[in-house]
Amino acid sequence: MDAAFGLVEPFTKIKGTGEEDDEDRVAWVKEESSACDCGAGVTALDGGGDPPEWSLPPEEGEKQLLTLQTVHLEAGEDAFQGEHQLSVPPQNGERAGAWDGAGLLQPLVVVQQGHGLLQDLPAGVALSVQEGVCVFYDLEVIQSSILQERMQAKNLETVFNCDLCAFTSLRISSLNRHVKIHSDEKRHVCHLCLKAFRTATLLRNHVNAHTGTRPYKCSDCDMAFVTSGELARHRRYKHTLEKPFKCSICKYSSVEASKLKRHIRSHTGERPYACYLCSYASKDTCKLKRHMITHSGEKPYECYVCQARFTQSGTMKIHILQKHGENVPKYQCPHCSTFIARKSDLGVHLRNLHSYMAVAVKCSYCEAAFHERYALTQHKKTHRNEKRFRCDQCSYACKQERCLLVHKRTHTGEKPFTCLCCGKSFRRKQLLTVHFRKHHDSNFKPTVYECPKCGKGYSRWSNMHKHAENCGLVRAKAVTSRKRSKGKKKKRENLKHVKQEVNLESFQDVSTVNNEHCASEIVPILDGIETAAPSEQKTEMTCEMLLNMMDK
DNA sequence: CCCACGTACGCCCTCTGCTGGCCCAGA
DNA sequence: ATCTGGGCCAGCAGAGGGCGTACGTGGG
Repeated sequence: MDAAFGLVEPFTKIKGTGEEDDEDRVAWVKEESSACDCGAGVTALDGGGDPPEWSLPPEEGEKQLLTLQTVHLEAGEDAFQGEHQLSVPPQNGERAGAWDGAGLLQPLVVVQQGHGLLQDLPAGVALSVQEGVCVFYDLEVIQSSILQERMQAKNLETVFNCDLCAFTSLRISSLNRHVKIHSDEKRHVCHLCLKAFRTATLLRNHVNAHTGTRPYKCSDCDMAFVTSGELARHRRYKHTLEKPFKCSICKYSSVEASKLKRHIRSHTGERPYACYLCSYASKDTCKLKRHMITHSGEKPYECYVCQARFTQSGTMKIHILQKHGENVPKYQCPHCSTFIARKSDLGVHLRNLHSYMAVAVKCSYCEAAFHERYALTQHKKTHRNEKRFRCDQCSYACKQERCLLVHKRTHTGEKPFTCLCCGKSFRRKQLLTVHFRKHHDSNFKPTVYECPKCGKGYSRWSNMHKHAENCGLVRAKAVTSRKRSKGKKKKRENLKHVKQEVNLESFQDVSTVNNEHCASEIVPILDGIETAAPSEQKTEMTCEMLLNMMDK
């Protein structure tokens, strides 16, 4: 076993062996011909159908032995060839495929519960094979009895048996020590925590953990450990990078057997740890524990900067990096110039915008078609400033058909919107609305833009802005584009301070509002504080919005 | 008795990727 | 005003690394 661990690329399998095998076996599977007439029940599960089965034919009373151990194999070497090959030729009607194909990373031998010699044994470690799940049995139990029989048969040596379990040893001292595990006797008590142990060694290690005594120091780093086993494991993780436990299904390998066991659950889908509050089940206890936080609502992780709380440390870490960090890395899309804060969101971006669509999507403005959404949206932008709608009676052109319809009324003289109160007609619905409010609605109170300094009111923001500049109170701040800002709502709230409800006789010629003013911000300077501008009012007065109102 | 070694379980952590709600810019 | 697309963001789970500890056994 040790020798096998020291090799470069061992992997775990069960080896068959005859009596001539080496002595460094880890576990033995005894064939009990009395238990099953068909011989040893060594069964491999196949991906489909019934599992193939083969037997270990007894040879003149010899016992067939199986051992689970790590074995070094060169790439391409058949794991079941050579001196230690388990001689298990397919029986009548049995399938040999799984066995013949057993090379490196190939299926392990599977011992199926209820078959052959193992039918009465408790199930042990669950492992997986290429196309199925293996169930290994308590090989230690099997080992002891078969070892005992072997020894007795050969009269090699006296074997000491435990009366309470199947333990067998060649040494009486080992048996004596072993027998103690069947009692609760723990004579070695820690003077620091009163915890009791069976052996002095266990107590010493325990006390060393208390005192921080770590006799086993790593020669390659500053780490030190209580036991040599810890040191050995540490060295594998950090220095030798030796990973003796290799998955038979994929290329995963691990330092510890328990990690391989955990990994194999990702192949088998086994989820032994079920949540008692919902249907979730986890592959290991740690995940279940983390999951339970979702039921308690607990947020154990707090941002030290803004005190925001999070359910997982990783989430908090990303928050701190992106909200409070400097030089936060961004991920640039390889297909466009977009920068995205998170790698996972870049994945979403790539899926949504740059993935190939089997059915090409046509542009709604022309005949062009695209298999990529991003290309389509970019193409559509080329239509953005096109004035595709032209008046056939003058040089007027516009981007939207509805604008052209309104324009044409100037040629036809059509005024389809008539006031029900006085009979006056208008080309645009908006004009009718303004007329009705001004002349027939006594409850109407129009919005007023008031100069923050002198209080003078204006019906239009642009006029107030012009006045305010002369008033010396404000300065115009050009804005080239509409910027995304989380302060947008606050700006809107500030706007309400400027707006006052005053009866004014304005709202004439609203369609002539200058759009250039919509692209500027007015920033009153009050006590050194820049107040947000009434941007909403600017956009309220755009031509496009008026036309929208007409449509309604 | 002691040590080395292997096994087993647990804990904590990180990295990763998916999901859905939120928000904003643009149509 | 409304809708929609897309980035931002927190929640959440999968997978794995590394270590702590207890325990059993073989062998010197």
